[in-house]
Amino acid sequence: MNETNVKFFTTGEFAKLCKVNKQTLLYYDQIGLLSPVLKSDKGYRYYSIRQLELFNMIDLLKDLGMSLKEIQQYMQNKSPEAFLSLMYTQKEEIVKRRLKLEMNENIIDAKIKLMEEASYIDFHQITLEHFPVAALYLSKNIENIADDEFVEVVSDFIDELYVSQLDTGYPIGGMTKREQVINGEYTNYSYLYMEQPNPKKGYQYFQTVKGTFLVGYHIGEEQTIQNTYNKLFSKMKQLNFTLGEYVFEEYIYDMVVKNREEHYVTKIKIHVI
Amino acid sequence: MNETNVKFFTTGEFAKLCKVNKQTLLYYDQIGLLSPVLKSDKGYRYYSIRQLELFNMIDLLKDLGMSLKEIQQYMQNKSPEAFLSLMYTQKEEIVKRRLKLEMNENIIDAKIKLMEEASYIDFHQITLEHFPVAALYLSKNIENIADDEFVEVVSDFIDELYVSQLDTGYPIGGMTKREQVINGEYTNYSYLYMEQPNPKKGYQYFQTVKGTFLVGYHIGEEQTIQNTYNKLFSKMKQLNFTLGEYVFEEYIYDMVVKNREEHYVTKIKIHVI
DNA sequence: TTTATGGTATATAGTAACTATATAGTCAAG
DNA sequence: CTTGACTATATAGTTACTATATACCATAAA
Repeated sequence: MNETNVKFFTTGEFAKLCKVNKQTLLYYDQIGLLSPVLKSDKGYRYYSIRQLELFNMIDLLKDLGMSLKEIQQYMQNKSPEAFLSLMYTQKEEIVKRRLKLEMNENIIDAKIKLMEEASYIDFHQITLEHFPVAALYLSKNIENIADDEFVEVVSDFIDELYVSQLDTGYPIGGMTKREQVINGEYTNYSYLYMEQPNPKKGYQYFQTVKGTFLVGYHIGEEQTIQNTYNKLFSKMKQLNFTLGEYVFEEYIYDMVVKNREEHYVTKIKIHVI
Repeated sequence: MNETNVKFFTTGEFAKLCKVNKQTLLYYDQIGLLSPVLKSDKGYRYYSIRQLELFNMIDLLKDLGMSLKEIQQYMQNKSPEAFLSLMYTQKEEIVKRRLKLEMNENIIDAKIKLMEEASYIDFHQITLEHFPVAALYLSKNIENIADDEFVEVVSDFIDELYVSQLDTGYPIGGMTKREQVINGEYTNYSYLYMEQPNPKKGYQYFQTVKGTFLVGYHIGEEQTIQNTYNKLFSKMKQLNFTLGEYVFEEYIYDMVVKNREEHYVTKIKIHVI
């Protein structure tokens, strides 16, 4: 134990403790956010271990989105009361962030699941599948909608997904009514939707019917989807089925995973009876 | 439904959908990260709703710490396989972040609890208190240590707290053995420690004895702590107690909440028998 | 048809929070 | 007394925006 009783760290040592670049500490000293307790006559900086706790607090606040300026403002008016009120607001912030992170984790899980499933699919096969009910969060009706109204509706829909945290990572799908399909207006969707595998309570969802669906895949641009629909309908007749209430379209491979539109894949699910 | 079948968003509309500044989209176009599907002869940009899903993915990856350059590199070599492997690594990243966030939340909760408790304390009162056992994560022994060794030990200690996620938000305390205290070497600590209110399994902790402690508070710089110790010892004798095995020192108010060293408060807990 | 209003464009400069580089001084060990 | 590893200041560069200035375009009302 030496006489001074206090032990100091050089900038390099302290940077290691803080797990940051030495320059960052110089920068913090420069802007007056965190200056060493001691500076030798040669200009050497010396930090104390207590300053590590200060650095850690600065780092935590920074992580939670506060700017160095805001942190500095707090530091200039420090008090136990100010600290407590800061902690209360940061507690709220951290809860918000946790919820967002949890949502993002769910989204990634969903993307993984969907992409893994996709890898087992033969896109040239048309199959009959039985689906259980599913909850879809719907946009407003967009049948025969004008361009500017479409922009409006989509904005609202995306906004609702955002504020209500209903983005599940599933693709935005298009749902077309029987009438439109019969008229060959395959992309005159009635609604956009996003599937909700674990529907949150307190919101209204469209419940898809439990039943038989004819499932096929369209490879390429949306313009040529007619061909795939034709194939599906002839298959449907061949199997002695008739068109049900709705047709569902979802991207399986889109611009997130493919460079060229010719390689996009759209899943088409036709409800049949 | 108009003939083109595809609806577009202007830069402003799309920016709103993406919840970003319009300039950000121009910037992304400039660096070639996300360009509009269509550009009119007058230079007007038009985005499609499918590009929103691309933007959202970019945004998510950015949130998880990827640089725009890294994201762009992925985008240039897109494929379902590349996407899946990206998602796997991002899943790991998000788990890491969740753990860190949860730790930070615990730290903030601890800070709030400690600061609220502190606000009810009369720092001029010396009290006898009964404490249950508590788990302390200890540094290596630092009795009579030299300056450079101290730096080493502290580095290791801080590093262990970091890698083992044992930072609980409690202050770093100093624990002094009976012998040192008797010699008046109050700050010749034997160990540094951090209390673990919910000790993680798989690590070694020091268990404090359950028993009676004389508790007092030192206001001001560490240099003058002698005075407070003297008061505590005379009180101890007055109450017919003798010094136990260890004395514990913890900052209650430090440079995180007070500007001037004269206002720092150190809690002193003397084990007595 | 004109004009007002609000949108779009490019180009450029500024910002936050580092981060790197160049040059020079300092310290401690052998 | 030198060597190698450190420290310092000063300055420029980086990332991902963000703001500003200036000019062009589009639609709707007067």
